[in-house]
Amino acid sequence: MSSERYNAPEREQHWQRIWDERETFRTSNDTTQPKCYVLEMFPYPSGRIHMGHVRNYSMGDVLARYKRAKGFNVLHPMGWDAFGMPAENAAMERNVHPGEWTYANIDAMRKQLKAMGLSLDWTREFATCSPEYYQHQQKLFLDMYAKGLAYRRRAKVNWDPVDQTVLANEQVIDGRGWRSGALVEQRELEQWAFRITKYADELRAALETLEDWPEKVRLMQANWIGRSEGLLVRWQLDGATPDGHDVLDVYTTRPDTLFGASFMAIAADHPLALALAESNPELAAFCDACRRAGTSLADLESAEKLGFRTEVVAQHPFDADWRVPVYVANFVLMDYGTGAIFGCPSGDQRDLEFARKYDLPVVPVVAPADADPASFAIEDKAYVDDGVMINSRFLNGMPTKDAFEAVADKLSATKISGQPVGQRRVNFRLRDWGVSRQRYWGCPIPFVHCDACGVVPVPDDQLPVRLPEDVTFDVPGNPLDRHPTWKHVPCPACGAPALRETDTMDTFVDSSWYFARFTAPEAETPSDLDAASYWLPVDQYIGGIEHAILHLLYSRFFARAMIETGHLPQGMQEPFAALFTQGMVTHETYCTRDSSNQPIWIEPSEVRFSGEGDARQVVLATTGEPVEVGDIVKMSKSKRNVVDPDDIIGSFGADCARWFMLSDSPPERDVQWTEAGVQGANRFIQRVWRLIVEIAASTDNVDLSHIPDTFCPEALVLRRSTHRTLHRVSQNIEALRFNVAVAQLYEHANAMQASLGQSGDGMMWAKREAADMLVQMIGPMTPHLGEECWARLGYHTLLAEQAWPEADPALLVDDTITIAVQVNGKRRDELTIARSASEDDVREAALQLEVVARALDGKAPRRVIVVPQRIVNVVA
RNA sequence: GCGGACGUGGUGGAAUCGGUAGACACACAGGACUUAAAAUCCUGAGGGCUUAGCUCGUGCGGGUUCGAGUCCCGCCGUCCGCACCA
Repeated sequence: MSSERYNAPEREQHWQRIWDERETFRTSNDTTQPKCYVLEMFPYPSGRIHMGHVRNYSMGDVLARYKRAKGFNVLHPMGWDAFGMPAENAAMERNVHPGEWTYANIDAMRKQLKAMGLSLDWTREFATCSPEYYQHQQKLFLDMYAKGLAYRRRAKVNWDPVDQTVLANEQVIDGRGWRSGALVEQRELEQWAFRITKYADELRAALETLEDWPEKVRLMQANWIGRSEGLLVRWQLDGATPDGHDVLDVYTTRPDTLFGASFMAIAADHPLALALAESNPELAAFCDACRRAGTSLADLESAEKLGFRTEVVAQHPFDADWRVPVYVANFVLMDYGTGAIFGCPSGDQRDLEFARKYDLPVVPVVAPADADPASFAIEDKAYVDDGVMINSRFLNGMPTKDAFEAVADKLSATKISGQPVGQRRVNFRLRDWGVSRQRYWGCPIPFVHCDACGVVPVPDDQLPVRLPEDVTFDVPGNPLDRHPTWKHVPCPACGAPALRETDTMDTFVDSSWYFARFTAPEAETPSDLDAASYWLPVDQYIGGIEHAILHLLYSRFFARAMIETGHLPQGMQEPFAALFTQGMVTHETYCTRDSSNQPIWIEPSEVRFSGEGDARQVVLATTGEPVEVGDIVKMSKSKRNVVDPDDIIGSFGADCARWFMLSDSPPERDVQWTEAGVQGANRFIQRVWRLIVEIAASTDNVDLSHIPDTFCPEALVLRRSTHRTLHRVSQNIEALRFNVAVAQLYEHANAMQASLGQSGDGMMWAKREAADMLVQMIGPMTPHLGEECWARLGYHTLLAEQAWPEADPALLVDDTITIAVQVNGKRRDELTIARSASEDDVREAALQLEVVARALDGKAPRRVIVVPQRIVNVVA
């Protein structure tokens, strides 16, 4: 074989230049062609790409290149999710402008991505922090406001008193601001919000149509939306009720358990609680305590159920003489349902704990179907499942579901002061999306506050509302708010001096519609309906599971909001037809210990390895000091177990990194980055190159367009391998099972290797065919190597522009097949027989086998099962 | 607590309309080439046994079936999501 080595880093630059010059991957909005929109989640411009990006974009690129070869007009764009806090943090720490920092990062990362050889249409690139993008987002916001989809509300927020900003829930760790470490306060502020709850039921119902989404993600979203069906029950209050509080509305999903009620409980923020607290300092103190506790997760886990018994009592809806006490309780949430519940201790674990603590009655009202109603009792575990009603007057003996209906019907017909006592109600866990952030580096919310006119939208012709350049980060708080001039503007309505809105939008807004912008990045409106109709929905979206809820739910909301505001076509339903969530890239961790046995993490590049298996030794490269090998975890700065893609691409090439990322591990699972794996990938790349060089040289005069009349058996074997591999690789790429496709390519390369020394009728032709098709098959995965091999095979065209070859169906099946022969279900031998053999032939042939005859010992088999082309089972 | 996923050699993993378990790769062992090494190529290999064969074997225990990694029931373990949602 040839000893010529393939110099990947050098050749890769060559081919990237050619693709660039010829604009190979530029996509036109030619709506006459079948389309395929392949999208990977666009990156935050942190400054460097990481292995997670390499994996994500390698997968998307295989699909994009494959679909292009299959004749689709492929849209495969890239951009930057460029607003966000890291830029402001950099500004504070290093005294650079967030924009300057962001654009420098984008330049660096674009260079890195280009070195990966991705088939991206870079002419469609944009950054969400550019006014060219965010002006359209402001227009969307205004149109959503006009439709009532964006609105202002007073809402509780996490307020960091040191940084003087609102924090997202994820940014609050153990009740403290993640950056400042200050105890976070709950504040009520006027905030902008999107009315995502308007679509709650639709967002949930449409999940069922997303057949090409992972079940897991659909389930997580369904749980997040949290639909429940129940009854709104109105209770007449008695006792010392404050003015205007003579009824209490309660939401319940278990109206069937109404006869087990032994108390009512309301949230500390419930209007009734607030009213009662005004004249009761003790209650006021209790409510304060509830408010303070609520937040941190650890607290909730251990929190004891606490209540404060008020003077108020409630009348049971079915019995005016039956009174239950009303408590203020720490476990009742104000923002779900009505902020008030009735407690049925026998049917709800929390209610039971509460009842035991305050000595309230525990009356079982539902018993398991097989239990004895007379002796059924509740000890320390509530019975929450379905069953049969007991101790429930007219409901007794009914299944719980029927009891639900009976109660709902009866209470709907009953009225208190003209209002029905019971109303069927569907409730959702989903809340509206608060989008106000007291940040500089985000999209300005295009509104003006005027003393006379109130909240006034910025007119379209005054868009974009640009971020000011001259801002300071030397003190905490919102730089927009303290900017000397920016916020002072005349009111667009009356012209009087007014103030700009200084909040900016949550950065999740930016990424909620970028997929639509890619279809017409130059459009003067947020979208171009023709382009959107043609390209959307995204045919395959690929990204991390960490976005299962927020980003993917927000995008689904935005698609609907954009349809409603006329920015997306009416018939559209969902933004992403198919979703794939890829696993993480992990690596071993290395550390030494400090004097108090705390780990000091060490980068992979700083350690040296020797030995293998149990004898494996890991030492510090500089000193030879032994190093502890820790867990295999996601690559992260904190554990320092990061391998820089640039290093790999620089020394082995992008194709090597791409091939490794696609090999071995199923794409949805985590992949462990290992030095050995990189070496293996590199070996394969060199091996393909040697194979192609050798075959190209020895089959120089073969003309593939003239099929020989005869093939020797070996040539037929090779051809079958070629076409079978082509068939399987095509299927596996379409199913995103890249690791299996890779394994099949290895197998085929082995077959080609075995054929190298062979000659015979049609052998040269078969080798040449195998070489051509191998190159075409590896093309989507290792595109530079593909081009290099394609050129070596004598072609002057670009592999990237070749049509995907078709497998010959006649070569996918063998004339003879080997099937297993079992005796009593255990494999004993195998049988090679003509594919066309009849069931009887197969049965006879099997019974002739020595092992079968021996097992039967002269007797007739009890049964013979023949599964054509698969297996024979002889039951002795 | 609720919901979900997963569990296969030394390792990553193949095989799921129930039909030859361990494809392919990594690591390993032996051989060829070489002065030598690297690289490359070839060969071998789930465990056990009395080794032309037999037997056990896909987390554990049952079941359905001619036949179970695959389906059903009950456990164990690992991971993920939600977290007082009435």
